[in-house]
Amino acid sequence: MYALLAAGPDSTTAAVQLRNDDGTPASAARTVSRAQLPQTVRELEDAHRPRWVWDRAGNWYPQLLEGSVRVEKCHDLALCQNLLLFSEFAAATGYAGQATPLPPETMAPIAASAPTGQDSLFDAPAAANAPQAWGLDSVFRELSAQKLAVNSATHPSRLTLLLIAESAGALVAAEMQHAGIPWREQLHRRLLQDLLGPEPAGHTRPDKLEAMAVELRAALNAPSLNPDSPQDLIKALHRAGIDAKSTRSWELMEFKHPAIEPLLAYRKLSRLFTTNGWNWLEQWVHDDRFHAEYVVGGVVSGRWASKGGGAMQIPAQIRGAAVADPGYTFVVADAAQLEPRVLAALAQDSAMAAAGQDGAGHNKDLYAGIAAQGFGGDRSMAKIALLGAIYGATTGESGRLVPQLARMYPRALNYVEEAARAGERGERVSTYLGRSTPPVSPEWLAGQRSTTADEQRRAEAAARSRGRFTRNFVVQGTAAEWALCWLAELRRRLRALPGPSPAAGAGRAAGAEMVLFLHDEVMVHAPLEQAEEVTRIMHESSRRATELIFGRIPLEFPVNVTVVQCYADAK
DNA sequence: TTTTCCGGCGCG
DNA sequence: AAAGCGCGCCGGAAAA
Repeated sequence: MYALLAAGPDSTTAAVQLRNDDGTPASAARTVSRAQLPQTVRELEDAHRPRWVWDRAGNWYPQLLEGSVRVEKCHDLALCQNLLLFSEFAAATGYAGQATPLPPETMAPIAASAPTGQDSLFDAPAAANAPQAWGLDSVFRELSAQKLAVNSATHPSRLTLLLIAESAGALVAAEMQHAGIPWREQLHRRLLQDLLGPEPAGHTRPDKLEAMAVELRAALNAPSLNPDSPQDLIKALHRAGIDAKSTRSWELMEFKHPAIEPLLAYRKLSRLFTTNGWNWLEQWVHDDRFHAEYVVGGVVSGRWASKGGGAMQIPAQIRGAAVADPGYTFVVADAAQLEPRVLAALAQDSAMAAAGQDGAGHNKDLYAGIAAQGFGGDRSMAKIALLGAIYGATTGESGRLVPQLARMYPRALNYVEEAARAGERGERVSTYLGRSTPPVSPEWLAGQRSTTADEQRRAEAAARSRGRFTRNFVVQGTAAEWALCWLAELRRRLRALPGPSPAAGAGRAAGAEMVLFLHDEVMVHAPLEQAEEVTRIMHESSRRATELIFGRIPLEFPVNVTVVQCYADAK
């Protein structure tokens, strides 16, 4: 059963209609006011558990969540359209000519972050192409076109799974955004006070940061140095006899000079102050919750991105401020060596798979397994080699170790090599479930036909660069699909847990809910008594995700789970 | 003045 | 040890 949802005749109303799986109407279209919508959705959800079909989850779901209404499943037309327009699996279906341009995002961002020029530039073309009214008929037409495309694609079942998982991701993202990460403002302030000193007034540096700047100026004998200016800094470094090409910290660490230590210390503190200091707290944390904003499929590979507050770059330094509510705990899980395992599965490399399983068919540390098979037991060496193979390293330690890996696992290495060669030729590559790279630009292709020696060198560099991108894309993208399926399965199981019991007392607003997702890591905020059950669910969902994508294979995708009160204690 | 780019660094 | 993928955010520098 589908429930189609679209804007009504005017912006204060919404239109809803039930459709059977074959597309025939199961109810008349009704128009309800926006204020009434949550109640209407709740009733339909309870009665039919339909798959909600909407232009994009972000235009509807946050409002429903505000009204305490959750839905089980949806079909996000915008996300699915984006997948189908690019997917090689659907390239021959003629979908591109059938797709209906979607309406723009209409919801205001969660926090009052100033809209940037980038946003308006990004939204403008979509708004210009979108029809004035995106009503139920548009929703139905687009859904039908997408279903047709999937059914006539080269791998219908894979693409179906991908669209379902991506849509589930849209629900998870909105729900996590709604819940927010438990974030203790007072703890964060104490942390800042300890590291930086008291909150500075106006636009001055905090005491300890300024002290570090003073020390640095003295060490460099540069009284007027602005340590935030790279140009200023590199000049001062040269004058002090430090012959660095850049001011990157790993390069500076090579030099022995009394200025290096204060400089690195300044950098570290400065970053904390500017990125996750008092201003950040003010802007993003309210009522002890950090409301992250996720962008599903925001990365070409299908990974999520985030905007505002840097939800996916929370530094270890401040994770101590993320503490579970009283009576609650965090259950934090991360997939162990996800990308290498994905590579082994993609390439069906049984030797590499065997390195990740013990004799009894149980998982073990993949890097350690590979190290035992060919790197004299040196785990870090095996890790560097494997990551180098996935990223396309050619020089350095990583580049030197890759050939050894290629001898051990020709199938796996061949798989990423093929992807790289295809990318260099300007071809597109796809993940296992059918997310494809964007086509190369005409300029890129034209560049490849250069004639002069200089142009040719640049073209070759561009080709190699694209090869590294496509090489990594197949692995990173399929890993993102695994994570998406894991999330979807987690969500399904968490929803089945008993909710907060009224007897538990005041302040118990929520049951177990996901509050953070970080590519291969997920954090659930759960009532203490459900910690064990949630832990079990983490493992179970991982097994199910693997089976959904790859079927039954002789390789597991284990997750490490920790139950902690504070995010800083995870791992 | 405003907008865009870039270096540097946080995360995976 | 430091070069090899994908991002977002910040401040300063360059471009408009």
